[in-house]
Amino acid sequence: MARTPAVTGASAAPAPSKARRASIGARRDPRAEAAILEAARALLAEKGYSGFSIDEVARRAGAGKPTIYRWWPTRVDLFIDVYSQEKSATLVPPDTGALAADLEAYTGLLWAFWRETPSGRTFRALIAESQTSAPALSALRDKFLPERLKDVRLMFDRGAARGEVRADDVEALLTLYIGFNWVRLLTDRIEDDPQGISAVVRLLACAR
Amino acid sequence: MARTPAVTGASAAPAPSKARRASIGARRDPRAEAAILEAARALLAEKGYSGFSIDEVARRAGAGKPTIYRWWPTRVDLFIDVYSQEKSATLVPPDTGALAADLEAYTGLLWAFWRETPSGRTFRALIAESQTSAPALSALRDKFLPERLKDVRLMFDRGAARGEVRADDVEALLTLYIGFNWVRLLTDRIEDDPQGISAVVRLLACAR
DNA sequence: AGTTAACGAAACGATCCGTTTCTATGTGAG
DNA sequence: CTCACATAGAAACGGATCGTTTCGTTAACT
Repeated sequence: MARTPAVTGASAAPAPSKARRASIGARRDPRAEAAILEAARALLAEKGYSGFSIDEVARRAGAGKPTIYRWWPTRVDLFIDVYSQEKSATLVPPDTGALAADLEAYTGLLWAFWRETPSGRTFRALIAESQTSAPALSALRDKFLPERLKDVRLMFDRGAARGEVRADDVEALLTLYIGFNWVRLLTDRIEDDPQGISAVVRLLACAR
Repeated sequence: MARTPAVTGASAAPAPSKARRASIGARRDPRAEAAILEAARALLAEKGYSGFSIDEVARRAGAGKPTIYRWWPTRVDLFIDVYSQEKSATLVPPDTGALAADLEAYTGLLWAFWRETPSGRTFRALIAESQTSAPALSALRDKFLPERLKDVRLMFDRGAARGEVRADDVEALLTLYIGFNWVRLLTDRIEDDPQGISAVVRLLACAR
């Protein structure tokens, strides 16, 4: 059963360290934090939202559940941290001088990022979790979405400055653009699809 | 505890019948089916996706879990039946002669329907469930979406016939319109908002 | 030197899952 | 009329997960 951690725990999990992580005193242990985030990332990558459990994260990280709950009161806090860690490096909004080209390139990058990292699954988990828990929803709405929107808004604002779209329409266009990406992600249709992207982007990138 | 059904069950639940539903022979009992669907509907209406469990549905319906699993192998099948029962009557796509007006009216009706019946919560549950279960996703994608799209496509096709939008763009416009509604529903922003709707609809209803 | 806080292990009571076992019931075929 | 059969609901099962609590250990801070 390998459920007797004192003896068999180290061999059951792919944990890098076999020794128990002793306390480093009355302060947060960065090794524990890193191990938990990495375990959560790997678990989401392997099994997606189903199959993700705090118990399993704790097992893999060689951490105690109280340690997890101390620093991440809800699953969503954990999801957000995992997603944030991956997102930062990638995804620079392009600046080609044309809104349509910017959006096409950015959308392709975003979908590839969702496909090829655990982030797609993490984000789907975040949205799903938001349908069952109020804190999750407010985190998604007030913390997560605005941050992601910054990049997109940048592109649309540049387009508005060039006269490609009306400045008054930017908010509505943002909603439409986000909605497009959500539908495709949530219905698992983020395969490489330049034509589908292009058809939608053309509609968004033209002024009225 | 009121968990000893033979004696206290009838008083603990708001079940209409106090007597046990005996078998009516080697065929499906419509009373059991109705009781289960109604219990599921009420439970979703009261507590949404969280708080929804097969155990609780069985308790409320005065039904056995095997009976539920016999006829609805997964939760999704139950969600679909509940949603289908409510959806049918409502939501006739308007035909005002102008695409923008049609969309504005239809969107307002749809959101009101989502707000004022259990259907909004049911649909959110369906989408959330689709992020964890493959059968749920294919039901959503292959059965539910196409059906809903029929109404919307009708409006856009009429608009295309009038020259308000290009026929080639209808598919992309449908995706954008669905995405808009999904984002608003999933982030719990389907309050009455004629201006927000109008701003988006204007962008969709104008030909390029 | 004593207080404080973090760590991981282990176990807790609950809840839910999906399944199995049981008895009672009525249908429908022979 | 008889009997195989499918249904119904009750109850209980093993298993998983949740979020919390208890406990002994460790080291930083005062």
